[in-house]
Amino acid sequence: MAAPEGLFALEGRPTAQLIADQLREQIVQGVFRPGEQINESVLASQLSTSRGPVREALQRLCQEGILVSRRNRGVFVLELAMEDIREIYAVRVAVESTAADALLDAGQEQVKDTSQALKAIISDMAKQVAVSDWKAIARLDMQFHTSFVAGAGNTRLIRIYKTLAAESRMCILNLAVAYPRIDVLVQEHQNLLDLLEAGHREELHKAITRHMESAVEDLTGTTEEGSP
Amino acid sequence: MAAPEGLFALEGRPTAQLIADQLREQIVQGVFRPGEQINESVLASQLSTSRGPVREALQRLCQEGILVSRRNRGVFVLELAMEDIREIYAVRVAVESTAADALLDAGQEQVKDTSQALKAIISDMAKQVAVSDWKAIARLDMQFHTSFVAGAGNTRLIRIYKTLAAESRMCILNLAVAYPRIDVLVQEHQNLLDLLEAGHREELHKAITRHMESAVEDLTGTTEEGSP
DNA sequence: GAACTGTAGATTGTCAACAATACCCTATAT
DNA sequence: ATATAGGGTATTGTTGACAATCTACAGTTC
Repeated sequence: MAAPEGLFALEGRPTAQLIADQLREQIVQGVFRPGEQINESVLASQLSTSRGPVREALQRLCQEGILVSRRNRGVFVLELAMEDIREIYAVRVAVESTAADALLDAGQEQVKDTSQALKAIISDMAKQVAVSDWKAIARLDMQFHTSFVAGAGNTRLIRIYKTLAAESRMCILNLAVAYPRIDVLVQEHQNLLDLLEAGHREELHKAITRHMESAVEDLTGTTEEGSP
Repeated sequence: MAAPEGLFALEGRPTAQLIADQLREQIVQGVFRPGEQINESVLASQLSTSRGPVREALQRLCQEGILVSRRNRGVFVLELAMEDIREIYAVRVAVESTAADALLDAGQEQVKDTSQALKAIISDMAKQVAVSDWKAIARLDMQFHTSFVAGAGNTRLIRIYKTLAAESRMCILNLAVAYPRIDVLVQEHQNLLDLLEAGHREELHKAITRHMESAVEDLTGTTEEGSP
C-alpha cells in the first residue's frame, strides 16, 4: 500500500518515526494550531496507512511533550503558557552551556567543524532576514542552536534538545510577533560563534544566558496570559 | 478551570504508562539484563493483555533510551558503554545545576520544602548503608537527586531527569561494584543538602560537579572497556 | 572442506473490526 | 428558568489475525 502521494516511502526505516517527524514539522510550522485536536483515523487515511503506526507516532510526540493526550478524548497540540516559555528557555540555557563546555573540551578540531556549520547557517539567516521570511528565520534559528548542541557529540544532549527546539519554534510561531529585534538577530548568533571560536568559555556562557533571557522577554512581553 | 485540589489524576493514561513504569522498574532492578531481548508476545500474555498496549509501552521506553529497537528484530535492553556513562553524568550535572539555581531563585519556602524531603531520604539512606542493602541504596540515591530536581518545579527538567535517573541506576546495577566509597556516600549527599540550605550557589555547583565526577570515576574504574 | 543458496522458524510490523468511554444535546422535572 | 438525567455520537482503547522481514540452519555444489 505505498502512498501515491508526495510523502516519502518507508525506506526500511521505522514508519512511526517518519510519521512523527512529518507531524512535528507540520506542528512547528503552524499547520496544526495549539489546542487543535488531531484525529487518528483521518490522519491514517491521509497517510495511506493504518491507525497503528499513526497512533505510535502520536504517542511518541505526546511523550516529547508537543502533544497532550486526554484519555478517550484524543490528542491535542500543546498550548504554551508563559510558564512553559520560561521552563523551555531555562532548560535550553542548561543544555547549550553544557554543550559549549563539551565542545571546548573536545578540542580545536571539533570546534572548527561545528563553527563551519554555524557560519553557513548564519549566512542563510542573513539572507532570510533580508527578505523577512519569518518561518525560514525561525527554522534557521533553531538549526543554529541544534547544530551547536550537536557539535558537542553528546547523544543524550542532542535528543533532549530536539524536543526543546520544537517547543521553541512553537513559542516563536504561536506567540504573535516573533522577532521584535530582528536587526540584532544575526549579530547575536555571530557573537556566539565568535566566542566559541575564540574559546572564551565564561563569555560564551554569559552570552548564551543573555541570548535566552532576551528571547524570553520578547516572547512573554508580546503575550497576554492566556488561561482558558 | 481550577483543578479540584483534593483528588489526584484518576489514572490519566492507565495501561501503556502502567506497563512502561513496571518495565522500567524491572529493568533498572536488573530483572532484564543489558542486551537481553524483550518479546512482545510473551510479555503480553504475562500481563494478560494484548500486544498493542505492550508495544506502546516498549516504544515509550525506546524513546526514553533504556531500550533500543532494531527493525524487524525486536527491542533489547540498552547496553551501556563507558562513553554512555560520561554522557549521562555530564547531562546530570547540567540538569541538577540548573535545578539548584531555579530552587535558590524560587525562594526560601521552596528550599525548605525540598530540603525536608531530602533530609528524610538521607536518613533512610544511612539505615540502608548500615545493613548494606545495595539495591535500596541505589534507589534512595536516585530518589535523592530526583527529589532535588523536582524541588525546582520545572516539569521539563523533571521529565528529562526521570530518564537520566533510570539510566544511572542501570549503570550502578550493571557495572559490577556499585559503591566503592560507601562510607562517604551519605556524607556527600548531606553536604549537598547543607549547601542548598545555606544558599551557597557556587559551592553547590562545585559540589554537584565533584559528586558526579567521582561517580563517573567509580563506574568507569571498575569496568573493563567493552568496545567492539 | 568451504562457500553459496534455499528453505524454515520466529518475531516484529501492519491492518481492520470490536468494545469502552467521555462529551454533547435533548427532554424532563422542580 | 435552571438543574438534572438520559441517550446518541464520535473518538480512542483493545484485540486477534495476517503480512513482511530477518536470522539460522541445512543442503548442495565446486
